[in-house]
Amino acid sequence: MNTQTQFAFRALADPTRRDIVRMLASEDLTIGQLTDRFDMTRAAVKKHLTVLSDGGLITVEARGRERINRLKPQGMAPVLDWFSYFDQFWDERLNNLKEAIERKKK
Amino acid sequence: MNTQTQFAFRALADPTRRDIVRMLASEDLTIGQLTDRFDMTRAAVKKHLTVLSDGGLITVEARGRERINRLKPQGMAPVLDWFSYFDQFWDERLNNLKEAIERKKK
DNA sequence: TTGACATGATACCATTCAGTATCATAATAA
DNA sequence: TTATTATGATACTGAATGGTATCATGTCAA
Repeated sequence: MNTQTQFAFRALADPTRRDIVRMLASEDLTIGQLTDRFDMTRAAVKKHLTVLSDGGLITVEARGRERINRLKPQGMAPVLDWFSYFDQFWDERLNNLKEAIERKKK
Repeated sequence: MNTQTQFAFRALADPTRRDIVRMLASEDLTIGQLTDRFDMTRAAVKKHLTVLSDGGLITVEARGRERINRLKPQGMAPVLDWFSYFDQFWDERLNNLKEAIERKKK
Protein backbone atom coordinates (compact mmCIF):
# COMPACT_ATOMS: atom_id res chain seq x y z
CA MET A 1 0.00 0.00 0.00
CA ASN A 2 2.47 2.64 1.13
CA THR A 3 5.01 2.73 -1.66
CA GLN A 4 7.34 5.06 0.19
CA THR A 5 7.67 2.55 3.01
CA GLN A 6 8.21 -0.23 0.52
CA PHE A 7 10.84 1.75 -1.40
CA ALA A 8 12.70 2.55 1.80
CA PHE A 9 12.67 -1.06 2.99
CA ARG A 10 13.79 -2.23 -0.39
CA ALA A 11 16.59 0.34 -0.53
CA LEU A 12 17.94 -0.89 2.79
CA ALA A 13 17.71 -4.56 1.88
CA ASP A 14 21.03 -4.52 0.05
CA PRO A 15 24.28 -4.60 2.06
CA THR A 16 26.12 -2.32 -0.36
CA ARG A 17 23.40 0.29 -0.05
CA ARG A 18 23.45 0.05 3.74
CA ASP A 19 27.21 0.61 3.59
CA ILE A 20 26.68 3.66 1.41
CA VAL A 21 24.16 5.02 3.90
CA ARG A 22 26.68 4.60 6.69
CA MET A 23 29.39 6.32 4.69
CA LEU A 24 27.10 9.22 3.90
CA ALA A 25 26.34 9.51 7.59
CA SER A 26 29.94 10.55 8.11
CA GLU A 27 30.37 12.81 5.08
CA ASP A 28 28.79 13.85 1.83
CA LEU A 29 30.36 12.05 -1.10
CA THR A 30 30.31 12.18 -4.88
CA ILE A 31 29.66 9.12 -7.01
CA GLY A 32 33.34 8.94 -7.84
CA GLN A 33 34.37 9.09 -4.21
CA LEU A 34 31.92 6.35 -3.33
CA THR A 35 33.13 4.23 -6.21
CA ASP A 36 36.68 4.44 -4.84
CA ARG A 37 35.42 2.81 -1.67
CA PHE A 38 33.82 -0.19 -3.38
CA ASP A 39 35.02 -2.94 -5.64
CA MET A 40 32.54 -2.30 -8.41
CA THR A 41 32.07 0.02 -11.34
CA ARG A 42 30.81 3.56 -11.11
CA ALA A 43 27.69 2.53 -13.00
CA ALA A 44 26.85 -0.04 -10.34
CA VAL A 45 27.32 2.51 -7.56
CA LYS A 46 25.18 4.95 -9.48
CA LYS A 47 22.40 2.38 -9.68
CA HIS A 48 22.51 1.88 -5.92
CA LEU A 49 22.34 5.63 -5.43
CA THR A 50 19.25 5.77 -7.63
CA VAL A 51 17.57 3.12 -5.49
CA LEU A 52 18.53 5.00 -2.33
CA SER A 53 17.17 8.20 -3.81
CA ASP A 54 13.92 6.49 -4.78
CA GLY A 55 13.72 5.25 -1.22
CA GLY A 56 14.02 8.80 0.06
CA LEU A 57 17.20 8.02 1.94
CA ILE A 58 19.53 10.42 0.18
CA THR A 59 19.42 13.67 -1.73
CA VAL A 60 21.60 14.59 -4.67
CA GLU A 61 22.90 18.08 -5.25
CA ALA A 62 24.58 19.05 -8.49
CA ARG A 63 27.76 21.05 -8.05
CA GLY A 64 29.46 21.68 -11.33
CA ARG A 65 29.98 18.37 -13.01
CA GLU A 66 29.85 16.56 -9.68
CA ARG A 67 26.88 15.19 -7.78
CA ILE A 68 27.02 15.51 -4.04
CA ASN A 69 25.18 12.64 -2.37
CA ARG A 70 23.87 13.51 1.05
CA LEU A 71 22.16 11.40 3.67
CA LYS A 72 18.53 12.27 4.30
CA PRO A 73 17.88 10.79 7.74
CA GLN A 74 14.17 11.54 7.60
CA GLY A 75 13.98 8.92 4.90
CA MET A 76 14.35 6.27 7.56
CA ALA A 77 11.20 7.45 9.28
CA PRO A 78 8.79 5.22 7.31
CA VAL A 79 10.84 2.19 8.26
CA LEU A 80 11.05 3.04 11.92
CA ASP A 81 7.40 3.97 11.88
CA TRP A 82 6.66 0.49 10.67
CA PHE A 83 8.54 -0.89 13.63
CA SER A 84 6.61 1.37 15.97
CA TYR A 85 3.56 -0.74 15.18
CA PHE A 86 5.03 -3.24 17.57
CA ASP A 87 5.05 -0.83 20.47
CA GLN A 88 1.94 -2.45 21.84
CA PHE A 89 3.63 -5.81 21.85
CA TRP A 90 6.89 -4.53 23.14
CA ASP A 91 6.36 -5.46 26.74
CA GLU A 92 5.02 -8.89 26.09
CA ARG A 93 7.10 -10.00 23.20
CA LEU A 94 10.08 -7.73 22.72
CA ASN A 95 11.71 -7.92 26.11
CA ASN A 96 14.62 -9.82 24.77
CA LEU A 97 15.09 -7.32 21.97
CA LYS A 98 15.38 -4.39 24.33
CA GLU A 99 17.92 -6.25 26.36
CA ALA A 100 19.87 -7.16 23.28
CA ILE A 101 20.10 -3.55 22.18
CA GLU A 102 21.06 -2.43 25.65
CA ARG A 103 23.73 -5.07 25.93
CA LYS A 104 25.37 -4.07 22.69
CA LYS A 105 25.50 -0.45 23.73
CA LYS A 106 27.72 -1.08 26.74
CA MET B 1 29.56 -9.19 6.86
CA ASN B 2 26.86 -10.05 9.38
CA THR B 3 24.68 -12.57 7.60
CA GLN B 4 22.04 -12.52 10.30
CA THR B 5 21.53 -8.80 9.81
CA GLN B 6 21.39 -9.26 6.07
CA PHE B 7 18.87 -12.10 6.33
CA ALA B 8 16.66 -10.06 8.62
CA PHE B 9 16.73 -7.01 6.36
CA ARG B 10 16.03 -9.16 3.37
CA ALA B 11 13.13 -10.89 5.10
CA LEU B 12 11.51 -7.55 5.87
CA ALA B 13 12.03 -6.15 2.38
CA ASP B 14 8.94 -7.88 1.01
CA PRO B 15 5.51 -6.38 1.76
CA THR B 16 3.82 -9.77 2.06
CA ARG B 17 6.35 -10.85 4.65
CA ARG B 18 5.92 -7.62 6.60
CA ASP B 19 2.18 -8.28 6.59
CA ILE B 20 2.79 -11.76 7.89
CA VAL B 21 4.94 -10.37 10.68
CA ARG B 22 2.16 -8.00 11.66
CA MET B 23 -0.39 -10.79 11.67
CA LEU B 24 1.82 -12.96 13.81
CA ALA B 25 2.21 -10.08 16.21
CA SER B 26 -1.47 -10.46 17.00
CA GLU B 27 -1.73 -14.23 17.06
CA ASP B 28 0.12 -17.40 16.22
CA LEU B 29 -1.07 -18.86 12.94
CA THR B 30 -0.65 -22.02 10.89
CA ILE B 31 0.36 -21.96 7.26
CA GLY B 32 -3.19 -22.73 6.26
CA GLN B 33 -4.60 -19.89 8.34
CA LEU B 34 -2.10 -17.47 6.84
CA THR B 35 -2.90 -18.67 3.34
CA ASP B 36 -6.57 -17.87 3.94
CA ARG B 37 -5.53 -14.26 4.53
CA PHE B 38 -3.61 -13.87 1.26
CA ASP B 39 -4.42 -14.20 -2.40
CA MET B 40 -1.71 -16.71 -3.19
CA THR B 41 -1.07 -20.39 -2.89
CA ARG B 42 -0.05 -22.19 0.27
CA ALA B 43 3.30 -22.98 -1.33
CA ALA B 44 4.01 -19.28 -1.83
CA VAL B 45 3.13 -18.49 1.78
CA LYS B 46 5.31 -21.35 2.90
CA LYS B 47 8.23 -19.86 0.97
CA HIS B 48 7.76 -16.53 2.68
CA LEU B 49 7.68 -18.27 6.03
CA THR B 50 10.96 -19.97 5.22
CA VAL B 51 12.54 -16.61 4.43
CA LEU B 52 11.18 -15.18 7.67
CA SER B 53 12.51 -18.15 9.57
CA ASP B 54 15.92 -17.77 7.93
CA GLY B 55 15.83 -14.14 8.98
CA GLY B 56 15.23 -15.18 12.57
CA LEU B 57 11.90 -13.37 12.70
CA ILE B 58 9.65 -16.33 13.41
CA THR B 59 9.80 -19.76 14.96
CA VAL B 60 7.84 -22.79 13.81
CA GLU B 61 6.44 -25.34 16.20
CA ALA B 62 5.04 -28.62 15.00
CA ARG B 63 1.74 -29.56 16.58
CA GLY B 64 0.31 -32.69 15.08
CA ARG B 65 0.04 -32.19 11.38
CA GLU B 66 0.00 -28.42 11.79
CA ARG B 67 2.86 -25.95 12.02
CA ILE B 68 2.36 -23.06 14.40
CA ASN B 69 4.18 -19.97 13.18
CA ARG B 70 5.10 -17.63 15.98
CA LEU B 71 6.65 -14.18 15.93
CA LYS B 72 10.17 -14.05 17.33
CA PRO B 73 10.58 -10.37 18.22
CA GLN B 74 14.25 -10.74 19.08
CA GLY B 75 14.79 -11.31 15.39
CA MET B 76 14.25 -7.61 14.82
CA ALA B 77 17.16 -6.74 17.07
CA PRO B 78 19.84 -6.83 14.35
CA VAL B 79 17.79 -4.45 12.23
CA LEU B 80 17.04 -1.98 15.01
CA ASP B 81 20.61 -2.25 16.14
CA TRP B 82 21.75 -1.24 12.68
CA PHE B 83 19.54 1.83 12.91
CA SER B 84 20.99 2.76 16.28
CA TYR B 85 24.17 3.67 14.41
CA PHE B 86 22.33 6.79 13.25
CA ASP B 87 21.43 8.06 16.68
CA GLN B 88 23.08 11.36 15.90
CA PHE B 89 20.80 12.01 12.95
CA TRP B 90 17.45 11.02 14.33
CA ASP B 91 14.87 13.73 14.46
CA GLU B 92 12.28 14.05 17.16
CA ARG B 93 9.86 11.55 15.78
CA LEU B 94 12.48 8.89 15.43
CA ASN B 95 13.78 9.63 18.87
CA ASN B 96 10.32 9.19 20.27
CA LEU B 97 10.19 5.66 18.98
CA LYS B 98 13.58 4.96 20.40
CA GLU B 99 12.62 6.42 23.74
CA ALA B 100 9.46 4.37 23.80
CA ILE B 101 11.63 1.33 23.46
CA GLU B 102 13.96 2.53 26.16
CA ARG B 103 11.12 3.38 28.51
CA LYS B 104 9.57 -0.02 28.36
CA LYS B 105 12.92 -1.49 29.03
CA LYS B 106 12.87 -0.25 32.60
C1' DT C 1 -7.89 -49.32 7.89
C1' DT C 2 -9.03 -45.73 4.94
C1' DG C 3 -9.81 -41.28 3.40
C1' DA C 4 -9.28 -36.50 4.18
C1' DC C 5 -6.36 -32.85 5.73
C1' DA C 6 -2.04 -30.04 6.61
C1' DT C 7 2.22 -29.66 5.23
C1' DG C 8 6.89 -30.67 2.70
C1' DA C 9 9.40 -30.67 -1.47
C1' DT C 10 10.55 -30.13 -6.14
C1' DA C 11 10.42 -28.53 -10.83
C1' DC C 12 9.36 -24.87 -13.59
C1' DC C 13 8.40 -19.89 -15.17
C1' DA C 14 8.46 -14.84 -15.52
C1' DT C 15 10.35 -10.89 -13.46
C1' DT C 16 13.52 -8.32 -10.90
C1' DC C 17 18.09 -7.29 -9.60
C1' DA C 18 23.10 -6.46 -9.23
C1' DG C 19 26.55 -5.96 -12.02
C1' DT C 20 29.40 -4.88 -16.50
C1' DA C 21 30.37 -2.70 -20.87
C1' DT C 22 29.75 1.01 -23.75
C1' DC C 23 28.61 5.35 -25.53
C1' DA C 24 26.85 10.17 -24.83
C1' DT C 25 26.95 14.66 -22.45
C1' DA C 26 28.32 18.43 -19.54
C1' DA C 27 31.87 20.92 -16.98
C1' DT C 28 36.68 21.93 -15.95
C1' DA C 29 41.57 22.73 -17.11
C1' DA C 30 45.39 23.61 -20.03
C1' DT D 1 39.68 25.23 -28.39
C1' DT D 2 40.80 20.73 -26.89
C1' DA D 3 41.61 17.17 -23.73
C1' DT D 4 40.21 15.44 -19.47
C1' DT D 5 37.05 14.56 -15.86
C1' DA D 6 32.51 13.36 -13.70
C1' DT D 7 28.44 11.79 -14.61
C1' DG D 8 24.05 9.98 -17.32
C1' DA D 9 21.92 6.38 -19.92
C1' DT D 10 21.20 2.19 -22.23
C1' DA D 11 21.69 -2.64 -23.49
C1' DC D 12 23.02 -6.90 -21.91
C1' DT D 13 23.91 -11.07 -18.65
C1' DG D 14 23.64 -14.28 -14.87
C1' DA D 15 21.60 -15.01 -10.51
C1' DA D 16 18.03 -14.41 -7.26
C1' DT D 17 13.13 -13.89 -6.34
C1' DG D 18 8.09 -14.52 -6.09
C1' DG D 19 4.90 -17.28 -7.79
C1' DT D 20 2.36 -21.75 -9.58
C1' DA D 21 1.62 -26.67 -10.31
C1' DT D 22 2.29 -31.13 -8.79
C1' DC D 23 3.32 -34.97 -6.10
C1' DA D 24 4.88 -37.13 -1.67
C1' DT D 25 4.47 -37.67 3.37
C1' DG D 26 2.69 -37.62 7.90
C1' DT D 27 -1.46 -37.08 10.94
C1' DC D 28 -6.23 -37.15 12.29
C1' DA D 29 -10.94 -38.96 12.21
C1' DA D 30 -14.50 -42.22 11.14
